[in-house]
Amino acid sequence: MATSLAEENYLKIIYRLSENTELGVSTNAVAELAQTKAASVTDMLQKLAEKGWVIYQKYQGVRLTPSGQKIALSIIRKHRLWEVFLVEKLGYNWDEVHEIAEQLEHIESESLIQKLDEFLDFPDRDPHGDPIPTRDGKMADQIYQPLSELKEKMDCVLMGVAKDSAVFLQLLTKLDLNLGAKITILEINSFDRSLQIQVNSASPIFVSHEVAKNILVKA
Amino acid sequence: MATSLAEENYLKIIYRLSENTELGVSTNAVAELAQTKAASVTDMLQKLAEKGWVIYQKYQGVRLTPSGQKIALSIIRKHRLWEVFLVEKLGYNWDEVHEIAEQLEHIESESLIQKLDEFLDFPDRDPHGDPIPTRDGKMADQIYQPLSELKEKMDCVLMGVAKDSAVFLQLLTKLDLNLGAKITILEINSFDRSLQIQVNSASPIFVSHEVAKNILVKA
DNA sequence: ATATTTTTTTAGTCTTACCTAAAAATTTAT
DNA sequence: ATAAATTTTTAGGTAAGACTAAAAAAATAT
Repeated sequence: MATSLAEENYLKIIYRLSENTELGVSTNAVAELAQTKAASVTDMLQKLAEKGWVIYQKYQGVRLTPSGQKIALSIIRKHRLWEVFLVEKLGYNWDEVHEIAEQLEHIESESLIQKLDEFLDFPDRDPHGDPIPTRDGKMADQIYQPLSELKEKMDCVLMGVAKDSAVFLQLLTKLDLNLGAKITILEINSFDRSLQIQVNSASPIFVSHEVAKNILVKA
Repeated sequence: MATSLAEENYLKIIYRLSENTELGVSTNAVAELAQTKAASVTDMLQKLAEKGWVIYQKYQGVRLTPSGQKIALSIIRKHRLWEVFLVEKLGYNWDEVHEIAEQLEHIESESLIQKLDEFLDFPDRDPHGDPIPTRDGKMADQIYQPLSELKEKMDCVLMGVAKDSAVFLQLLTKLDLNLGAKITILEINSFDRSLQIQVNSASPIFVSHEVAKNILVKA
């Protein structure tokens, strides 16, 4: 069955919100990410349920069916492959590609994605370190952990980010915190959980707990 | 002012229909290309006129204003650049790219098109030999002439096509009539104006007048 | 010059995806 | 356990872009 642009965006949002929890996703949570009103979300959830892409019961939140999940994963696959293209082939920075990929992810063509995948040499991570779902809808786990979970004196390598807003990524870039950066935790401030770290053996810098939470590293 | 997908497609169609004639474009002609009904076209023409992109007077047909033409040319530019990408970088054949480019042409990002143009090394023709409008909205003339206008015994090179439907392009490919093919006109049949031609010095073949009309060559 | 045919427009609906305001259900606080 | 606050749903509307049927204008034929 054909999916409209709006439907695809809803399925993608529901997928994202389902990643953390086993429970149903709330109407309000969807509304916030969709930048729309709760009433509109209720409308759409009913339509998605009729089409068999979500399980929806009034007041009980929503969860994806296998077919809904398959659609969501295919959108995410397209989004992430296009991001690789934009960065690797067109020379964009990692903070510039999200919005363009939001448009490109809705282009409909099986063969296009196959050829793009091949052209990019079958990448398995996007420029933010996120895994790219396979053609048959399997996505590797996020195997990296937030920098905020490490202890003092530990070394690690920056492998990804948990948030891809432009302002956040621009901050990281300014701090020389790019993919592959070597990080040493010098000290964790117990008062506000901010960290003093060393990036690629340069002079120490401070990052807030909020920032550290969104930096994914391999110990 | 922002343009919707539907508006962009109408402007593109009106541009195409204006290329041949100085007069206004008829409602029915637009309806046919837009694969919609005349009543829907009338609706849309009124909206486009309000936005200042076309001059429209009841029963008098429609023509593009400079701003409407600028939008149309930017869509055509995007369409043709994406076609070059699909053929040159992803390995598509020239008969497979039209529909995908119809989707890609609506992606909105100035920087994307600039970077794509650069990545493709600033092509000035698409895979069908059509000129690609420049960034500032100038399009080179179609400098090639239909094969059907040449005389017997003349030699020429295939530089483009005047029609990019998949069936037509597949026929050409089967006859080895690709971009750059060397053609010699052996004989023109005065009864039905069909031609006997030689392609790249192979054994002679016949092509109809209809086919010859849509093959563009450099003498 | 008038009648017929064709083209175009108007009028009234439909669907999608959104909205606001009000009602109902659920959750939280006392 | 009940009251208050919050969340969610329903009801009723709007705009874009399509549709059909009927009316009006223009073009063609007699």
